[in-house]
Amino acid sequence: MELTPLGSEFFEPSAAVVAPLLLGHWLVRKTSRGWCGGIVVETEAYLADDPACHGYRRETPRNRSMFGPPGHAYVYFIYGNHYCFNAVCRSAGVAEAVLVRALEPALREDWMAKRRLVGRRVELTSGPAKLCQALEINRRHDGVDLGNPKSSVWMARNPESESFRASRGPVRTTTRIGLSRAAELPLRYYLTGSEFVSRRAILEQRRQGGPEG
DNA sequence: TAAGTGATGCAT
DNA sequence: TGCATCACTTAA
Repeated sequence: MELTPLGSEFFEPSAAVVAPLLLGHWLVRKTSRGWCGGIVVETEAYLADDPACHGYRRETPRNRSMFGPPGHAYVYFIYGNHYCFNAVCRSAGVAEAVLVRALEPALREDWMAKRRLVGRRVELTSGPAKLCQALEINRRHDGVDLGNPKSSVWMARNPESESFRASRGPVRTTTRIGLSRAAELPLRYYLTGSEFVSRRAILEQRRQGGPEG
């Protein structure tokens, strides 16, 4: 299957627009040993006027790439252990991004399993820090161009995204996870039919109710 | 349910 | 400086 990158124009709109559109497309990691990747099944949007967004207050060394051009990576380190991967949206100077929260392993799942010492397939990439560990994404990837297939990390248009989404749909829109500020905004999106969404999403689906159960 | 882990941000 | 907070994961 031929994969073409998602250009910067894809990431130019608000993160609230881009986040649901990203479902069904590819996150690709190029290593010295070859390519590894998965298909996005859960995202969250962080907006310029959103108190939960890392770029809400001002530009710092940590969040600098959020203020850069669209279609680049923003990777941050959190809780002393973990990395999270975001795709930057909006023009340079406007800090918005889409957090990729879960993937379906699709390419070289065996490599992901070597980095993730877990028993079950669904634990490979069903969380924002899990997928970074599985794909070996870290602070070194902060700021890389996601629209260039030569980048160590990039994002690809899935020519089969429509059928993928149809088979995993519908998309559910609900509140984001782990926030104390702006926790009520409905800016998380996931494919309800995917077994690779985050643990929280699985529980929501099992209850078939709201985020509070 | 809580510990672990370290950078960040805001109050001294 | 100090201390609370934090877009998480794992082991109970």
